[in-house]
Amino acid sequence: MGYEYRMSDAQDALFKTLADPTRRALFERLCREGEKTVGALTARAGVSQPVVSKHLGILKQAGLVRDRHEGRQTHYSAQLGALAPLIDWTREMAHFWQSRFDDLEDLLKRMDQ
Amino acid sequence: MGYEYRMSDAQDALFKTLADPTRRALFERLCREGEKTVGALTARAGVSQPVVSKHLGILKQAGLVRDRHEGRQTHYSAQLGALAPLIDWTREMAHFWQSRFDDLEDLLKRMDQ
DNA sequence: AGTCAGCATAGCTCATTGGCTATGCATGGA
DNA sequence: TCCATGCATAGCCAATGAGCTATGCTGACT
Repeated sequence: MGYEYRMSDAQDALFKTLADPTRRALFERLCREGEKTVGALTARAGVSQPVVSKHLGILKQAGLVRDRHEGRQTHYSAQLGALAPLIDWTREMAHFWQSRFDDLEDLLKRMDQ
Repeated sequence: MGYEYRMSDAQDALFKTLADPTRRALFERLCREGEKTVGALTARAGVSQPVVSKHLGILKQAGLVRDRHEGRQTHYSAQLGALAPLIDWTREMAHFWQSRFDDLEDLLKRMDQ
């Protein structure tokens, strides 16, 4: 066993990963402009190359990007599917909220009779 | 001027606020179970009352909750609408991704002729 | 008036983390 | 073979932040 995979862990990793502005900017660029090398990303990131590499590593670990090696450069691209847990979470919150609202409506309706 | 309101600031605040598990748990409880007092929230939060108050303050500042004073207790409730910027952001990322995909399809289609 | 209860604030500590420079490692070209 | 280039890793530092205890403040009850 050892492993027990909880859904909230995925959400936690996503929120934590996207909480940093530099990291979110990198991910946004990859979403907007498609695949890019580390050098190209560094050029307009406003931080040093090692920092960019580090952030890309964290994004990769969260499943938000994937890398492809070609000679001595590494190409990164966004993995949009990784956002699913985040979308699910918001949907879930909205659902709970709506449910309570419906319950209240039900109650009021029954009280009305 | 001093003030210039950027959209990304709202996203930043949301991501940062929801990145903390304790805070997210508090918000989730308010979504699931509706309005609760600080005492009720503290009872099952696993952290001390001052910590809960602090987190609620941060959630409030991000617009995710609102408070209502009644006697000597404070009732907090979730403000689901505050999640809008987060939903918009994910939609935007998905859109960019899809656009590039469409462009590629267009290109292939034109090459095919 | 005095006391307790509920919540907020203050002040502290420790762990985390985002940034840097320096360096390592592999690839491509002369 | 030797050097340059592209990226990753290591090690450090300063800032941030989440937790705690102690205390302050206000409302309720006797």
